[in-house]
Amino acid sequence: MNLIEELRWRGMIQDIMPGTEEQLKKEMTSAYIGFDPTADSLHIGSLVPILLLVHLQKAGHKPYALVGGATGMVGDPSGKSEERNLLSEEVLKLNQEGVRKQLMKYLDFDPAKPNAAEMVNNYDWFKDFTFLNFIRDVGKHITVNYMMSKDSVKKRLDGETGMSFTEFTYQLVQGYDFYWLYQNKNCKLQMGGSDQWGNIVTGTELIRRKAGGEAFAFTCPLITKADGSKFGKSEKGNVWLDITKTSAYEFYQFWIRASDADAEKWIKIFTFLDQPTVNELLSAHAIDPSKKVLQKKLAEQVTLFVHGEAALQEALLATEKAFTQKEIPAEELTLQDIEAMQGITQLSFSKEALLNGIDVVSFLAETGAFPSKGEARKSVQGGGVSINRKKIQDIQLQINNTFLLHDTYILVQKGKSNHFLVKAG
RNA sequence: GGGCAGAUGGCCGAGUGGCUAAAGGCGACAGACUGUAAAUCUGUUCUCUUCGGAGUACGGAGGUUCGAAUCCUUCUCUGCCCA
Repeated sequence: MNLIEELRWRGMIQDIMPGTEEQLKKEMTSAYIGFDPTADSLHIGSLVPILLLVHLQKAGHKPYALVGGATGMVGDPSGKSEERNLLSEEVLKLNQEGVRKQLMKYLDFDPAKPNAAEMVNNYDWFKDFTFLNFIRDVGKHITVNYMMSKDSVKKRLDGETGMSFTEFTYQLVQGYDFYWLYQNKNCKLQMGGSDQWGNIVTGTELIRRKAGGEAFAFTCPLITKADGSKFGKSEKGNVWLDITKTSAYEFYQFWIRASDADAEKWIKIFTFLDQPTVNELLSAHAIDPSKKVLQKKLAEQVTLFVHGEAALQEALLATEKAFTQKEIPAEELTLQDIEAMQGITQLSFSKEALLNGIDVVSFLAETGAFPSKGEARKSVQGGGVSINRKKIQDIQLQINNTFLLHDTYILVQKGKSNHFLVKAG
């Protein structure tokens, strides 16, 4: 199965330019995807582009990861009223380094290989490019009419917010990236999310008009959730690829909570399982969805890919202790059981304060499980808090050292799936 | 430069002098049901709180008034039209 066929059955192709498949069959092809260095870590939203590059490399082609140092400096002004994240050069450098380190884990950068992955930064070719040169050398080739016909532009033109010149120019800037890579790195293919299609096509157009060359592209559908909510967020916010930002346990939990509809699509996109295996899983899941075979496999595979075997085991163990064995009364948990819950949020509290006893509400607020007493109180009153696996009914409840498991820990649950481990010391 | 319209809570959007911490929707969080699913129903959703309240808030600043998101002045920003 060639790359395009592979990606197609996985549901990872939205738009594709004619001739792309032939080009990939013809020769080892260099292709690139852009990443925005808006943070020092990538999050799971970037997992799809990463996977595209990995698939590409597996198929024997050469991946380029472009870090948007230049575009990151301009910032994407489309988010209205948001403070424009004009990142300083310093922060940008830091972020690029973080992103680079992560990409190293997933792609093969070994320069001995002909299709070794490479990283480039568009700041390198934009920093000395003057405005005047840009409009003469690049702007000249693309008509405003052409740029205005893009959906993204039309939408903004019809909308209420209007659009700044910077935003309008964006597709040209990005298009030039493609042109530059085409000229300097023989890069003939660009991939990306389907929202990038317009920008990508501008790039191929620029290559055609300015260099008389032919370039290709395809895009991947944007990952959505069946219920329409935003992909990639958990209760705690972004799900990062950096294990110090999102623990292996939390990462695993994100996937295990996928709805059936989402899991069916995601198993193809986010894992490397082959078609027969996936089909087996799908039918097994259809027979008894309550076993959640899909979600389990998905969580397992993605955690393994992103964090490795050891982290996966840790996540599995913590999940087992926190969920599978949730019928076991907290008092019967061994010290090992409790300490196996690595990755769930750990909080600490003064042991002395417990000797005197403290009311639940203050306890919950002071440990940090809740941001304020008011919120803790509301949640307790709404029946949303459990301590040592017993739901709190009484708002007056005093917490004291008799609550300590093994003289050290108190288990706090906020809702069904948010676990905290409070350590007294 | 001239004219018009507009700026409300995370978002959308009602509200034109007191009954407004501000309808409704979306989103988010929690409860019930369940499979750590979906759908549905219920509650919460500015901050703090000794749960009695208190403090901030309707683009910014000033003013009128006993009292302003609502009226006036001015500034800023946005969109549209004319030059």
